[in-house]
Amino acid sequence: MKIATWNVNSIRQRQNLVLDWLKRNEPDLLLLQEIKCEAHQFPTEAFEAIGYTSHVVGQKSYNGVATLARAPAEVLARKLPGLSEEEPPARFLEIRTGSLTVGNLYLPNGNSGGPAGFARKMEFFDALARHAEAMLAEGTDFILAGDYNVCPTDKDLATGALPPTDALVHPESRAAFRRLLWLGLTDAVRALHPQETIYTFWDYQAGAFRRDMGLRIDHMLLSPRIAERLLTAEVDRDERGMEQPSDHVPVVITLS
DNA sequence: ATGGCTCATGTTATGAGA
Repeated sequence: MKIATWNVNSIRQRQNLVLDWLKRNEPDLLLLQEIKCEAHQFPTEAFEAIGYTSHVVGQKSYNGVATLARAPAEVLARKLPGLSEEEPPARFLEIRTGSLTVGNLYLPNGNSGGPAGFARKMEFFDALARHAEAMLAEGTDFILAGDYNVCPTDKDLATGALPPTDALVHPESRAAFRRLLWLGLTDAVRALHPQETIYTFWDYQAGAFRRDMGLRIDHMLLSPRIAERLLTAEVDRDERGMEQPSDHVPVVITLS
């Protein structure tokens, strides 16, 4: 089984790139973040034509997540359980396919909106951890994947790529990510590549990709029984060199 | 030099992204 996650920074700008990538890689599931459109604007038919059903949580202008699946899937949640907001932004979608539950998430960046903006990032993390605890308690096999907007350690960003005060490297952000690891979840890429320099994002500005000034902020976290099935975990770095690319690249795992 | 780029928006500037 092959599962991928990709922050595409507007699906309407990236539709052909994503279609080409799907044809070449043929994952069973593709989790998209930052689709930046409402559900009715999502190119459902184009993906259906190559065998993928789209499950979409969208909103105008910002955010938005979608999960594409080749096999039948049931939508379990369209927002993160436990978040207090009445009209939450489109940042979470959970589906189940077979016996596997897959949460697709786009965590708030946390740099904008002042202290309140950073607090929303922490609230999202807290709700995510409690959701993971609940699923572990009931023995669910799951993956929580997407754009976490956290560089977990200093190894996960190029020197000087971010100011030390940035929300992506803030000690509270990193502690919140570690809390998920201490619950027993496995960071798939790090589990198989503990020492490598690996990035999933390069800014559009200042020749960041050319200079390899990247960040590793897109992650796939696996529950224990899924981690035992982990065969490969790779980042498709080449996708950043395409014409009009997203600033993020796909992260891909395979399971036995 | 907290932005050098890219995105969406009834736009011709602004906010968000990370």
